[in-house]
Amino acid sequence: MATEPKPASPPLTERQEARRRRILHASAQLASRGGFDAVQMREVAENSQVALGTLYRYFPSKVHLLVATMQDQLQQMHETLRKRPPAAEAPSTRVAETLMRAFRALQREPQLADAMLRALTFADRSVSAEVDTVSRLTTAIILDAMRLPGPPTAEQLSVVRVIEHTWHSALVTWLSGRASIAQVKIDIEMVCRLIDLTAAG
Amino acid sequence: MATEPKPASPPLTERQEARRRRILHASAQLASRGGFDAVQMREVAENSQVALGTLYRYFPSKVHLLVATMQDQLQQMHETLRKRPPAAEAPSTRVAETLMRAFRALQREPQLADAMLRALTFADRSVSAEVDTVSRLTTAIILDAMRLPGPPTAEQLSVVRVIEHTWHSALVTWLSGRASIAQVKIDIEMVCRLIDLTAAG
DNA sequence: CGCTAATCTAGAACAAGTTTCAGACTCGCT
DNA sequence: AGCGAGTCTGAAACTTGTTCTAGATTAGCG
Repeated sequence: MATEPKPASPPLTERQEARRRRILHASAQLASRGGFDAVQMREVAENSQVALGTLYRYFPSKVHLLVATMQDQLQQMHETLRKRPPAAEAPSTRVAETLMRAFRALQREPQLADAMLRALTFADRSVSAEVDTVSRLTTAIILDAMRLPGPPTAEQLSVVRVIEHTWHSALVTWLSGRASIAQVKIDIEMVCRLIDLTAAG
Repeated sequence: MATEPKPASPPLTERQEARRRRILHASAQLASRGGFDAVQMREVAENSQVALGTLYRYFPSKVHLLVATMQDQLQQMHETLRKRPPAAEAPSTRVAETLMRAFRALQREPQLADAMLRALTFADRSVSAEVDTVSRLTTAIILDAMRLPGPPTAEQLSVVRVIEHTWHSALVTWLSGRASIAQVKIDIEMVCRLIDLTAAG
């Protein structure tokens, strides 16, 4: 389907779209190498052949840039998951499986994950719109995995939010070396049990 | 690179202890006013009547300083809670009540909360020891509220971790204006249901 | 006491995020 | 074509976290 960017305000010209892409690419590349600190605005500008001022016109801060990078990556992840949805019987198992799949993808690029997650949780109010987009994408991925018959109830939305909270925070503790991969898995599976709980009640 | 940051290795003299206190006080004060950004190292140094280099000897980075500030605040919170423990019947209710009490305390100083939480989630590996201390304190608070008959099982520890994840992440979304107070409450109560789940199963 | 090592201070210096500005370039339009 | 508004560039400047240095001060000890 259409992988259109969100901004509805000003339609970008071809060259502008290309610039934007180059920037995001450079950002992801630098992040993959050295994590959050390695994404230096001057270097991103240089690597994407754009003036520093232009970089800042496209992304008003380093955090904006990295959150946009995360949007990009999540979108890809979402499509990948769409193609091969989890097969398990129970919704909670499907969600856990989905998140573990995403987790394995992040493990392949831990530095990139570090950059994106740190930016996401460090973001202040000025980035809330962009962070919200990421959140909605994550919610969509989880809801997809749940395959609800109808629209989610308020209670189910709360469960999804709690799963997201756990997901983000567990990743952060893993990235900072305070939790093992196994522990993240256990915690994800634990929080997914809330799904059964609301299905039954 | 002297080896004497946190570990109780070298006992501090009176004057050193006083300096440390002044620094933490200045940090909390500045944070209360303007949040994370308002805690500027030069200003902390000035307000606590300490040279910049000394400040860095006591706290090797801004994040270290703010995480230590959080330790300080949490400790107070823990004692306050010890004095008036939650009265409710069900463990899950007691935990939810406890966290909501802490939440209300944070609401009184939202800027301070912002500074501490942003530092906590932004912390990289070099701060993991200090972050871990905060995490253990939080765990202790939650376990206190649960009032388990014996030592917690592995499963219960996972539940506590998930609650902590939710707690931190929910606070972050609240601080960045993406979730209401009511929503945080709902999510906390939701995740606390996991306690009943493991008590029953 | 008087010595020595550690600590503290003031201040400069450095690094990276962010802002600013003058001039060159593009785009959409007529 | 040619014009005007908006965009891009290159470079310098500014801000704040962090590091470094040289000289004063302090703590502990014989």
